[in-house]
Amino acid sequence: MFDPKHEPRNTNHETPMHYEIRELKDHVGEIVDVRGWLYNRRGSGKILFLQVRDGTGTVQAVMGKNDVSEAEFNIGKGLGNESSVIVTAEVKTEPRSPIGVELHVKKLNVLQDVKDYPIQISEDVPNIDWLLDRRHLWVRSKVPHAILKVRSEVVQAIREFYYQRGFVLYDAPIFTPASCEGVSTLFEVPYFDEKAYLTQSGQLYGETGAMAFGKVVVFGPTFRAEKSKTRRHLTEFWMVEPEVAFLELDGIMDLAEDQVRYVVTRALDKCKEELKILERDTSILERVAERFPRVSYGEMQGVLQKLKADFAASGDEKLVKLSGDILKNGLGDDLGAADETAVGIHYKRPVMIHRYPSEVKAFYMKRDPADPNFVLCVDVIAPEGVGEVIGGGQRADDLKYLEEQVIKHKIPPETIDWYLDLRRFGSVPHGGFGMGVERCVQWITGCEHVRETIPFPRTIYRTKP
RNA sequence: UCCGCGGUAGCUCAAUGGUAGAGCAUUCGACUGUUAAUCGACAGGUUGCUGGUUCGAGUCCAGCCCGCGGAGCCA
Repeated sequence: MFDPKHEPRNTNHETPMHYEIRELKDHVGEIVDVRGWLYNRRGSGKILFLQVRDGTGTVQAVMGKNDVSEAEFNIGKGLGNESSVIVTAEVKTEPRSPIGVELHVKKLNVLQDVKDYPIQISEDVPNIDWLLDRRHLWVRSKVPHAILKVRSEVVQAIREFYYQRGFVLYDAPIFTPASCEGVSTLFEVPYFDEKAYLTQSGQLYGETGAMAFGKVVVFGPTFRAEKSKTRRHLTEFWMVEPEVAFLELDGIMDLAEDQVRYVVTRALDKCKEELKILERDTSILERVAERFPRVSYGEMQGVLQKLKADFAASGDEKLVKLSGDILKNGLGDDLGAADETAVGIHYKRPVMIHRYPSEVKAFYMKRDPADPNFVLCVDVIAPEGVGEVIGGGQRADDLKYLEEQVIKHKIPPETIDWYLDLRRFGSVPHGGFGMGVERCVQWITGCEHVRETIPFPRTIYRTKP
């Protein structure tokens, strides 16, 4: 019978069975093949310790001088890091091993003996730019490997969260006719005899899906030609964008909170090993179990004023410095990076800030009936300096209002008319949000740079490798 | 675009204006229980570029190039 857990295998029992390193603990006493790459080598004149990794783990293969032929021993002695090998060995219990077992080599088959592998084994990340130039090799190293495993789990958790709730996966196009939000910079690409633009959000398309399916989720890459040079920005990143018909702001906040809680909890549960390798202090992550504070923009101004005063008087050099930048943008304006950092320090868990002034938000946001100077939007701010991981809200559903907004924001009517059709033919209250996958992974892993959370980061100065 | 920091061996960093240095990695050697092994040895350089001051510049000055961090904008 087909077993989805296992790759097709050699079933010829005259040769040893191949196992992944993570499975070895279940095969003590068997002679097995392990296929992989030499992570590191230690040894003496008469015994060699080969650290072999295969992507599922690392195991130590012990090679005594009398266990193999002299030729094989000498080859093993000279093997360079990242040499590709197939080791035939007996699996033995070993209390000193981190995975509980080690291999006693019977036969060493070298596929390629590598010399001068450029990346050395090191746990610090001294020169990220140098390593990113070698990203195609760096992904083999422990730390990037662990981060990308977490990313994989996060993406899987997101997909399952929405699938379980009956959302339809609804793919938005990458080539788009023009700006979705009108303000941010777009990548322009030639498209036969015309110009097209790479998408900076699938949201407007998501809204069409909400009217067709009720609940949809757009999940794909997004492109922003902003010349940002910070540890939170990429020019190409992945975004998950749910969009739901008949959902109003409180429901949107419930959905965002549930989703963040689900993804973080799942990563904590499934990525214990990886988070240990990353030396991640998970205490703040565990606080996602609590309710996320929901604070309006207006209330937050007061909180920030108090934090500014408290930090300035704290005597803590870092907090005093931060206090100088709090509310730097002034009342009525968007929050700055320092404000988000302060919010994180204060609440120590994700915080939802809702009802921003309409001027600082996009044209399609619905006005708050209680005070039309504000819109029914919500940002989720992650603590520990990561900042905004989610932005979203309730969409304007009134045709006349949207038509005014289109004129006010100087959006070419012919590029947006199809969107206005959604308000002509059965308009309903609806909304959703977008979550940046990389920022979410950045928070979970505690990464300094968002660049480390995607296999091949694209930034203003990097399109290689 | 603006502000700040930086560029010395493959990597991380030293070097009052006076012979260009160390640790790690590489290469070679020693060791039968190492976990980023340890110990010993060899090798490794147009000090980002151009010009200037000086008897003498990695160091001081001017210009340029490149990189990083932050702001703005955003997820």
